[in-house]
This record gives sequence, C-alpha cells and structure tokens, in this order.
Amino acid sequence: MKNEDVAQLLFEIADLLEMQDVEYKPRAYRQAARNVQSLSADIEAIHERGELDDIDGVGESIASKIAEYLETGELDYLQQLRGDLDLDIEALTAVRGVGPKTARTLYREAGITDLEDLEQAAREGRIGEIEGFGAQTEANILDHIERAKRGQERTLIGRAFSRAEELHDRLDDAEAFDRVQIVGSFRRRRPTVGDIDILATASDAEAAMETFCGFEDVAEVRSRGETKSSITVPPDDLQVDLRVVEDRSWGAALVYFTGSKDHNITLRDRALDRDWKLNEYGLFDVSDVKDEGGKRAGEVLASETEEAVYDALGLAWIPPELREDTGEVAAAAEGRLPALVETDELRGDLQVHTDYSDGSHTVREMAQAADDRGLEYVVITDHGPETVAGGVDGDALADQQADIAAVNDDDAIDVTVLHGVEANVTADGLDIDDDWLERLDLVVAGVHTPPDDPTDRLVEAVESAPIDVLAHPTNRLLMERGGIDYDLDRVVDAAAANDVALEINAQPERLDLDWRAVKRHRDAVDFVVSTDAHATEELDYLHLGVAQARRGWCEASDVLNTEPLDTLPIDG
DNA sequence: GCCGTTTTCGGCCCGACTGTTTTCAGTCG
Repeated sequence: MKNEDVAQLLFEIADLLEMQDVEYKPRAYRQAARNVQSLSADIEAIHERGELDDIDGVGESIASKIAEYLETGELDYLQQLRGDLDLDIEALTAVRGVGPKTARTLYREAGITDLEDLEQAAREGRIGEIEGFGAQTEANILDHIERAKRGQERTLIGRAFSRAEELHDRLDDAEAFDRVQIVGSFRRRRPTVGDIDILATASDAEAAMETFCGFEDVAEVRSRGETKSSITVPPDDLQVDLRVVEDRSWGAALVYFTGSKDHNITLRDRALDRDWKLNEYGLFDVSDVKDEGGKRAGEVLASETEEAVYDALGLAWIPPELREDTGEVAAAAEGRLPALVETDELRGDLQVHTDYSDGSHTVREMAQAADDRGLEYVVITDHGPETVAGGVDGDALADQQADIAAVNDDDAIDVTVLHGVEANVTADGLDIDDDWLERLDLVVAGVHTPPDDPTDRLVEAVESAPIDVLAHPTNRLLMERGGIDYDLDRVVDAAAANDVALEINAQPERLDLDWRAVKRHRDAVDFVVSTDAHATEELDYLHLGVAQARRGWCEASDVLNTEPLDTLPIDG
C-alpha cells in the first residue's frame, strides 16, 4: 500500500506552496492528502482501474501527479517546488507551533533547514532575535523539540484510558462543573491519542478554569483562556484540553469537539448547502442574515443535543467511532449505518495466556477472572515452543489439558474453558505437532518473527494447517514498528476461502488488525476480538478491541465470539 | 486546485489562543 506515501507527498506540496504564499492550493492538496490517507482501498489498485480522480478532492491535476509518482517513483512538480532549498519541511512543521510560514521565516532569517539546525539556533538564542519572534517562542520551540524527541506526541489509548477517566471523574465531582464529557479522538477510540479533550458546562466558567488549572498535580499550564485551557499532567506530560460551553450549546459542542476534523467539514458542507451554519454553538439558519460575522448569527435550529443536531441535518445519530469521514455521513443520510457490535455482546475470549508459557497467572486464575467478567467461555492459548522460552510442547499440553478439565469440573467456576494454542507461523509451518493441532479446540496462529516471504508463508499456513484464527495479522506495534510488509489482500482471500477468522487483538500496543483494514475486508472475512491477556487484569482490554471493530463498521454478526459456545464455528 | 439540483467561474470551515505588536498573523483542532 502506497497510500501513506502519496498522502505525505501531497502534504509536503501543500506546505511548500503555503510557504510561497500561494492561496487555496495548499487547502486543495491537504484535502486530497487527507482523503488519500483515509481511503480504505489500495491507491495503486485505484490507479490501475484509472479511477484516481474519483477520489474526493482529487481532480485532473492531482490525479496526474499521483499517477506520475506511482509509475516512476518520483514527482517532477515536487522537485521543482523544493528547488534548491534543501528543507526538511515535514520535520520542521512536526514541531508544535511551527507551520509553513514560520518554517519559511526561520529558513530565510537563520538558514534553518532541519530539526538539528532549529534546536541549535534555539539554544544559541538566535530565534528570539528574529523579528516577530521572542524569548517565549524560542522557549516553546525548544520544549516541543524535546517532546518530539521523546516520541510522546501521541499516547496509546489503552495507556491513557485510566487517567482520562480519573480526570473526568475529578472534574465531575468538582463543584464548579456541571456536565463533563471526554471528547476528541479519545471518544472516537482512535488507537493513539494526541491529548485528552474534555468538554464541560459550568455556570461560572472562570471558576471552572481556576479549578482545572489549579489541580495540584498539574505539571504545566500551557494556555489559559476564558473558555479554553490546556494543561499537562504527569507522569509523561500528557496534554489535557478543557473547553467550557454554555448548557444550550452542549450537543453542538459535543459534535464539534468529538470530530474528526474531516467529519466536521463534511457536516458543515451539508449545513452550507442549506444556507445554514454549523459551529460549536449550534446549527443556525443564516439565510436571512446579511452580515454573518456573529458566532450565533441567525435562528438556532438545533444545539442542545447531538441527536438534535444530526437530526436537523437529516442524519441519524452517528456513533463517535465512525466519525472519520469514511462514508458515515452518507450512510446516516440513507439510513444504512451499521448496528455496531457492543462490548457486552462478546461472550468469550479466544486468546488468553497462562504461566504455561509467558503469562503471569494459572489456568484456574485466568478462568476465575474470565468468570468474574461474565464471560461464557475462554480459550487458553499458550505459545508454542518457538515464540517464547518454555512455550508449550506435547507434554505441557497434556498437563494443561488435565488442568483445564479440573477447572471445568469445578462447579464454583461457571465459565467454560477451552483448550487452544497460539502457534507460530515459521518457514517450516507451525511449531506444534499436527497431532495436537487436530486435538485442540482452537488453533490461533500468528507470525512473531517475519519470515523472508511472509505472504507465501501465511497463505500456505492458512491453506494447509487447521488454523481457526490468524492472530494479530500484521504484527505491528503502535508507535514502535509498522506491520509486516506483505500482501494482506491475498492473505485475506486465503483466510476467507478456508474459514479462518482474522483477529482484532485488543492489546493496547497492537490493536491489530487495524480498523481501516477491518472496514475494507468486513464483507469478505469473519473477525474475532481477543484480549491476548497475559495476566488476569488484561482481560479488561476487551472493550479496546471492540472499539476497533466498531471503527471498522463491524456488527455483532461480523464478530464470531459474539456467538454462544454451542454455535461457535470452531472445529473442536 | 477543486467543485457545482441556484454556479464551468468564483467561491473555498470556523473560532480560540498565543506571541508580539498595538490590530493581527500564524497555528491548532
């Protein structure tokens, strides 16, 4: 997939054009870049079908540039724009507070071309001397470079979860606040979040800001205004933004601050078509307003609830996980939004580890924990011998089978424990004897160390071995490494043809398969959501995996472990 | 550069905050 590469090229063109004060084109290139980024299909396949200009925001000109890049690997127009200036615009604008215009000034006035130059100039006090810049700007730039270096511009949602909820509860309990809700990418359940956005109502906004910025564990108050403030909290300086609105604007503000940006733009376009205006204060009819400078100009059509705002726009309420501008607005208009799978519809967990391999708890402890969480069944799937030291082989599997039988015989534990394995896909097949593969209730298989030809190995494994579930299909680790570079479409085809389900792994650093791929292949293949728990408390990750299934437009019928045990389509 | 059941030309989402200057450009979401 070259989608991300193409998007980055278009973003760079937009930045370079903006540096030259070109009007409107940057917006067009960014829009095209974002739309390419959120495509669910492979852009090379789209190009082969000659349908590049069917992509929203891509017209004749941008289509020909994408085609040139895909065919030659280069783009003449971009080379021209770069010209002689050897500028790492992507790195520079990645520093918060530095945009294209600032990058231009830094280049012209101080010869800064990359992050290293920028840091050195800031340390030497040369930035503050540039006209229009000051000591504060210089300090901010240094601070944000540090941040970028520490790689903490984003946080795994699973890691931010408990802190976000704790902050929510603290504000909710505070006297100054009335309604409090977490919004932004957290509410949309993106795999990683840049900050925590909180929306609130308060009769006295000033007092609310005082409370928020005055929490004793605030590391830094980054900005503080009458309706909007921003702080960072330890241990890793997670940024938390608070926006206070009036009660009557609650619904419109929820829509606005939950986003995504592209979803909001599509909603606003829809409002504009009707001669209305949509902002965080409400949906307004501005057809009779000549000068619509005011924030609340015109007659308010809806604002108090999200449902009312969507309804006034002729749309069904759209679940936050879908608000990524990937077709959800059209679906809401036509009444064909999916009935998304819910966490409490999940009846079992199909990948759980114990101390037989690298888990922390015993079979009985994991079973008890699954029972405590109301699950009907849980499958113990320890690693085979090739993945981790002490992985299960034949003898260990026999012992484990006896353990499982004992737990199942125990009336104090209601959950049904099944016996499976997480086998490693290697160049020589799976690392578990064929005999055991046949006897186990469930075979989960996954790549842990990518072989030379991962596509062939995976297709071969899926076609020839009795695999039920392909675990963490791309083996990505969020913010650490991308997935294996292989042809997912071929593997999906093979999986679909052989009744192998794809896993949506709920571990915070995995959330693999990615939601975009889930959406793309939802009609072709079945999914399971598994926690891959290595300790009892990790069984609580299930909702994170379900959230990614929801982002991939999955209904309960798309997720096998919503089935009760007796109809679960696994070959025992 | 893109887009169009009011347009093939003339528009292009919108508001808060910062830093620096003194009325606003730039950035962000």
